[in-house]
Amino acid sequence: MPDSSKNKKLPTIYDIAEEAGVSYSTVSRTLSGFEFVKDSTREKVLAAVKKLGYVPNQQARSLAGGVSNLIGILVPGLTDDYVIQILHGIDSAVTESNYNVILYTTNRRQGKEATYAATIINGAADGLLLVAPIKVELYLDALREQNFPYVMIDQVDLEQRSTVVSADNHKGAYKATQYLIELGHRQIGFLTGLMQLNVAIERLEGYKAALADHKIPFRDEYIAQGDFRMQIGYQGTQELLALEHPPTAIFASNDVSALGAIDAIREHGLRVPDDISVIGFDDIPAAAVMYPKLTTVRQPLIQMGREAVLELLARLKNPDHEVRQITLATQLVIRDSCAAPCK
Amino acid sequence: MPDSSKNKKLPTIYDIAEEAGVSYSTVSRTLSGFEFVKDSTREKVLAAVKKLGYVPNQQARSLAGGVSNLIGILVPGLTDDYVIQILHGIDSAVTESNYNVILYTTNRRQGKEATYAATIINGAADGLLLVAPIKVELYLDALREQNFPYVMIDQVDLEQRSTVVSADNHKGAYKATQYLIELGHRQIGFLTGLMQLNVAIERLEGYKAALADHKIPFRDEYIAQGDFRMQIGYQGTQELLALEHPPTAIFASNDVSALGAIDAIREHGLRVPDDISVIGFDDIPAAAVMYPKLTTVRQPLIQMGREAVLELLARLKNPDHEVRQITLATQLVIRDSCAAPCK
DNA sequence: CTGAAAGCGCTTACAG
DNA sequence: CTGAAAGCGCTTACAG
Repeated sequence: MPDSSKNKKLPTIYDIAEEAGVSYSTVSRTLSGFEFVKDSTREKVLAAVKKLGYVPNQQARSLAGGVSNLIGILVPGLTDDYVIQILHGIDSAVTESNYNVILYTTNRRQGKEATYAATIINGAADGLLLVAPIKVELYLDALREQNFPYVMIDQVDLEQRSTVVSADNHKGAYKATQYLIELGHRQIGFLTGLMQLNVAIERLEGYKAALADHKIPFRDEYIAQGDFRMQIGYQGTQELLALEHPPTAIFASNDVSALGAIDAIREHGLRVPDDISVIGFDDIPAAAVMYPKLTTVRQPLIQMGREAVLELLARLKNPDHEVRQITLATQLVIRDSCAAPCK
Repeated sequence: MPDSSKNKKLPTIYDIAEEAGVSYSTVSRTLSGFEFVKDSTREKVLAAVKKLGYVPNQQARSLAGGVSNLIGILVPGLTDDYVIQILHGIDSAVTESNYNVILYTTNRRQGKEATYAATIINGAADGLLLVAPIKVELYLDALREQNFPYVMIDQVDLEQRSTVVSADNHKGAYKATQYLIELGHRQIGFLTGLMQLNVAIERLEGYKAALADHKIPFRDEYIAQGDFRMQIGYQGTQELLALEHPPTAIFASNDVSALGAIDAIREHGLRVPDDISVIGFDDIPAAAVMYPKLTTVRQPLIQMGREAVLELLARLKNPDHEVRQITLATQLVIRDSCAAPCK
């Protein structure tokens, strides 16, 4: 009668040592790629490894060697395609390295960010990737005190003390607004992102700058508070449409909230782009297949993820690798959701 | 001059013990929730923890205690929304537990599955979630030999020896085919999934069964080989369209390949659904916002992820938790991509 | 309720 | 090139 709770013991380096007739130190050296091992010894060890089906215990390796070969990733959640695209870029670059990934989703619970960061600093991973973090200030000092390798993605470090990979939000927002102006729009609503984030602020600034450059007065009532989520985009748009002089175009701070905006517009019996134009930001995959296809500002999300990994890997290899701010270009992608204002 | 490579030492239980004036064993007991600790002692320890900002080292905990509080997740990749939805479900359930997630993407490199599985078994995680794995047979024995807790998602275990959470593929495919038949279609093309996977086989069987029940002869030339990816869906559809009597409707084994099918159809100057109907499988988020909105068979992907976590958690708590096959219902979602055949 | 000891499976100076 | 020893930061019987 087999005892289901008793598992066959997994082989350790001691078992390998015995099988190969060498000391466990030698096994360890061979397996960790140490160079000064006699070929014949190496072969004996490798044969024993194969025979016993030995696989190293990562936790023990990590504890003894101080290296986990794990990269921690902190993401706000898995619901936004925006995050997924970045993750995809991260994954593709990590796959090419010999690191693995430990994933923490904060689901916007800001307290969790700091908790997870602390765990990671305490040995759970060798480095940390922060995707659009909200409460960085809560643990940035801890990261720096430990000289812990980390890279932020889609954030703005005003003090320039962190390596940050982001897109040119200001210019992107400027181009989007300018495009609407060139189509003839003068009443342009703006749906903000989560204004705790600098990227959201930068997009608003880009919008303002474009208005100013074209001598269009900034109107406070055309600014609707959003938070990058669809539902709030929907609500904000409702407010804009309820205005006495509703805007003829709406610039949403990201594609997901543009989706919410379009919903709200349709619910009012209006059509996109015939009655109201909508422009987004991000260029998530859905933007190209939805109806109408969304005109938007493309952020190179996958590339941002990749670049961030490359920077982190460089830091991991060389702790003195310079801190830098990488800003990737954004690009206006014109599709079908914008038109000249009617009448 | 600060040495950037020398980090301040992180506090350990020994530091806490000293600060609190107790033994390190007591610190360990207090922190791991051991019940027989005097209240006053507990308070002293907790105060010291707070004062020194102590955070336990997970690797050490895992090595000593044999429990990592990590769940390993093996996914084919991060490009398919299908996988993302499942991951989302997994994440939402894991978040409610005190486990964290270590994520491995195989990117369809089948050898990696076994390697990752071996690492996980060797202490990297306490349990394993397999999302649509391809080469399970390579490591299933190892998992079972160790009595290692695992759950498969969207797989079919013909031997019924694994806990599996999946959707009713056969019935779903049957309903989709039946729907096309009821619209009047008789020439129905079928774009297969990756036929190494039982779920792909089941969908084909459902299609065949529906044809048979409606006395429509099965035609081999109407079956195009796919692999669940857009590009191959596109190619397969090209083949179907090149037939002397091309089908009037195409049933794609998943939404992503339906996207490829629609591309191919448009390239032939034909329209969906006016000239050819297309139906998918999965109901990924894009299906509802694309144009035309995709008629498809919904799999409860998020729920599948959640259920799998719940089962795994149950196994983790009780190693003798019964192995079972959970099959969730699929649902036909009628949108705009199917119509009666023209003429 | 609490301490001292052994051990988890490795890595890495230290000798030789 | 290789062995013996110490140690990584914890947990968990074993005593008391």
